[in-house]
Amino acid sequence: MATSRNHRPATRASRGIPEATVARLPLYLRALTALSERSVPTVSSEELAAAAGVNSAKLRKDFSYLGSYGTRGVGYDVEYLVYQISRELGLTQDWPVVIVGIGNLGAALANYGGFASRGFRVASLIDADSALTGRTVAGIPVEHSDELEKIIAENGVSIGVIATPAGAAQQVCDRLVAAGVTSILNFAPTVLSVPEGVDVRKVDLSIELQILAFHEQRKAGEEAPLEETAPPAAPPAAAVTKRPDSGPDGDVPAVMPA
Amino acid sequence: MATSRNHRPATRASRGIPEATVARLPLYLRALTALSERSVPTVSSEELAAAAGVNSAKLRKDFSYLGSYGTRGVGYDVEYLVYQISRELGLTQDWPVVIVGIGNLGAALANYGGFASRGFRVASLIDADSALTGRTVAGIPVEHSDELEKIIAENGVSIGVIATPAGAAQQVCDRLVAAGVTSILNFAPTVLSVPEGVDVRKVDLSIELQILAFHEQRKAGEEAPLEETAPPAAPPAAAVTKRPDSGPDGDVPAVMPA
DNA sequence: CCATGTGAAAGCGTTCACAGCC
DNA sequence: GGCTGTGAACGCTTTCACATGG
Repeated sequence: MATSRNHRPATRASRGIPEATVARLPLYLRALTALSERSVPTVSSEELAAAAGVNSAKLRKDFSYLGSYGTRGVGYDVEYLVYQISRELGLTQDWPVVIVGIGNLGAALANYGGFASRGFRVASLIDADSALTGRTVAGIPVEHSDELEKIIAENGVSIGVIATPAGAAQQVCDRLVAAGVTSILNFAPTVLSVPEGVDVRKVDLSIELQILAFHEQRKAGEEAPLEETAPPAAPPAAAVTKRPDSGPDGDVPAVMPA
Repeated sequence: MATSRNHRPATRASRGIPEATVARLPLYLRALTALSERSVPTVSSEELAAAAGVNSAKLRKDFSYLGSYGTRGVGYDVEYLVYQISRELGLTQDWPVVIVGIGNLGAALANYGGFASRGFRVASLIDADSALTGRTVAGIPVEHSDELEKIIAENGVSIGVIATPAGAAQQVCDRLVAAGVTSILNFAPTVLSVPEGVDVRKVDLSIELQILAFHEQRKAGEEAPLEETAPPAAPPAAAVTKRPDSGPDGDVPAVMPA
């Protein structure tokens, strides 16, 4: 999801296609591309759903927002669907992007083959460190961040990827937006604030791990008692009501009653 | 979201805490940690919500699932909340993780400071390329994938990160699971299939960009007519009904009426 | 008074189950 | 007969608005 208070009015997804569906279209597209490469002519919703890791009812519902592109009793024409979904996602256009921050992550992104094959063209790699300037990563020269505005203007870039350290992210974001970028993919662990009309999506490496840890804890906590590490910090003051179900124990020792 | 047909029964979130709330706890935790470092003693739901990029009603509702940890008329005690959320997420425990696939992305993950500071300890970096074996990345030695099972057993690893090319991902996943890993964070662009009881979360770099492109296209399409690149592929055969609203035009030229 | 905590209402997303069409 | 397309039911999530309590 987008990070800031802007984004679209939240209600009513773009062009009538629900946001949840949009988020799955790339998944379907990948599965379809694989089928296409194996020259499979048609798929049923059941098969395609399995390949994409969703259930078939959801897939059919998703496709129904795009139009009636299947054939009853038969399934979907693979090539045709590939085209329709690509078009819907805007991948039949060319999207020049810039990647700002060429550390390991920026380099990984530059090397990632999944971009080029989907209409994304890395117009430039940008870093503030002049030691990197002039080098090439994945065949693309790294340019200095002084050139940022120029690069964006000359290439008509509207999508920017931020892979800088957290401290630099907002500043980079501001410059990108001022230069005309209206969509930002943010890998820095910060909440970016952007003006109305600019979309921000966030990918946070550690958040995903934390969510896994939560579930992992539950699995373990169900049988093994397993003690916590440090004793708790100081609670605030008064009523610490803690919910009815006090889980697998491990609650704080209820300290300092005002 | 998790990728495979397994995961929990979907309905009824873990321990009564809704999944959507769990996904936001790391966000709150980060904002709270920042406040804590600035020695701020208390926050209101309004302030904290702004820092985390959500609205205050949502935040209060989220916290209400954890317990009544605030003080009416005052707000929340920062230190106390940090502890409560950490505990809820299981971050007061030590979580050894392995990262498999030490390319640019794996290296970026190994270098990512956000892990260590949140209870995650990279027990080992694993790669199939013996040329890497023995080197260290972020101070952690890279070990050969032959050792995978041994490493997992010896370190009690239950969380694995897959940063290999797509082709190797399922195989690596199978070995991780067989060795006892029950939570997997997958960066490879593949749908992993895992047995019941194993959680998979996916981070897909190109999917995020594609979602941005979708919205970007809409912004542009609203005013500029803007022509598409290639003419469409062959449609299937019969009824191509296309929905009532035919968007900003740009539909396929309605070909080949059987 | 002020900000939390929470029922109740509204909005989305998913699933069901079957009508419709090939 | 088989598979798509879709209304209707259901459940989860968000938002509202206010009672509650420091």
